Amino acid sequence: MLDISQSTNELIAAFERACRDRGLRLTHQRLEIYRELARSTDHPTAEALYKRLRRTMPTLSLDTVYRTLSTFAEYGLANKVETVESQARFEAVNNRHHHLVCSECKTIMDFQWQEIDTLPLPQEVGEWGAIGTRSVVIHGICRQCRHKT
Amino acid sequence: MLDISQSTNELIAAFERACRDRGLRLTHQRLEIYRELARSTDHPTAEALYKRLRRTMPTLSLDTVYRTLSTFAEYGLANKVETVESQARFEAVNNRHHHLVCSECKTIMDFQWQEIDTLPLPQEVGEWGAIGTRSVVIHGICRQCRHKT
DNA sequence: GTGCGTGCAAACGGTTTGCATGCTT
DNA sequence: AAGCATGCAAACCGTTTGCACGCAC
Repeated sequence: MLDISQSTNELIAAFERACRDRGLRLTHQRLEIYRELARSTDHPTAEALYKRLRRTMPTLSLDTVYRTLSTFAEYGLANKVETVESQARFEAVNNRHHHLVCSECKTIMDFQWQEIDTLPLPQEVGEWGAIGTRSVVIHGICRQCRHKT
Repeated sequence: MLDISQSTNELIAAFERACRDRGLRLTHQRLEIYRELARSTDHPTAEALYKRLRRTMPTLSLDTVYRTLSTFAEYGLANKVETVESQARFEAVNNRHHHLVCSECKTIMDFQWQEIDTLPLPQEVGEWGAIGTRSVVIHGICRQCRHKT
């Protein structure tokens, strides 16, 4: 897994390495899409990324963004976020974290919660199969939405 | 919230009450869709429910299933489950529970985990806004998929 | 009888795909 | 030079919507 909790330069260097390791060609589009995704903290949709990038890359096409994001997801460079909305949201693969979702504005915020990993799981879970990662999603109403009446 | 951890009869009675309370008409389609959803433990898609119900209700239409499920979701009689897949999945509103997702076969299983609600949240979460429910999703590989090589 | 809910068919919108061209390797 | 990645446009597919009829109230 790619650790991007670092400066942007290191981050991009790590991305370039990751591409080479996986035999992925390092194109301008991939680099810029990754850079934009890693810079974003709002778990953008493909379309949101497209709009942001279009300003500096006028020839970029939306389907390249889609194709690139699914390539990233396939190679573990980004994640598709589980959502109830119709548009898929993405995040650069980051340190392990959980999500706070505002029921009003649908914003998704990250947070850390190490304790969750040490809390013993119910027995039935162990019986179900091989356990991978635990992800917590907390639904609530964010400060901004609460105060805006 | 509707508690359906009971016999089917009580469950249906509770559903009928819930419809009346909300001013929703109690149609044959709604009743059968609810019955099938409550009987299903696999978090079916609208299409899956449609196929199952079509056997006994040949005139049922897929868009009625969609419309009914979103009515249920709107009135708190069912939930749309957060997923990374393209088709939406649903569950009858049940006691609070969490999800085990198999990365291979995409099956979703429910499990209980009361302890999670008493585990103190990180401070930053409290600062974010008003907290609602905590939902855990554990990704892993279920027994069947592990043994099938 | 009133008007909400259903069935049908057509529209919609996000995402994917086929194909010719371009750019990384 | 070889072939993967991109851009364009068209197809795809899950879901939604407009309309007329039917059924719960």
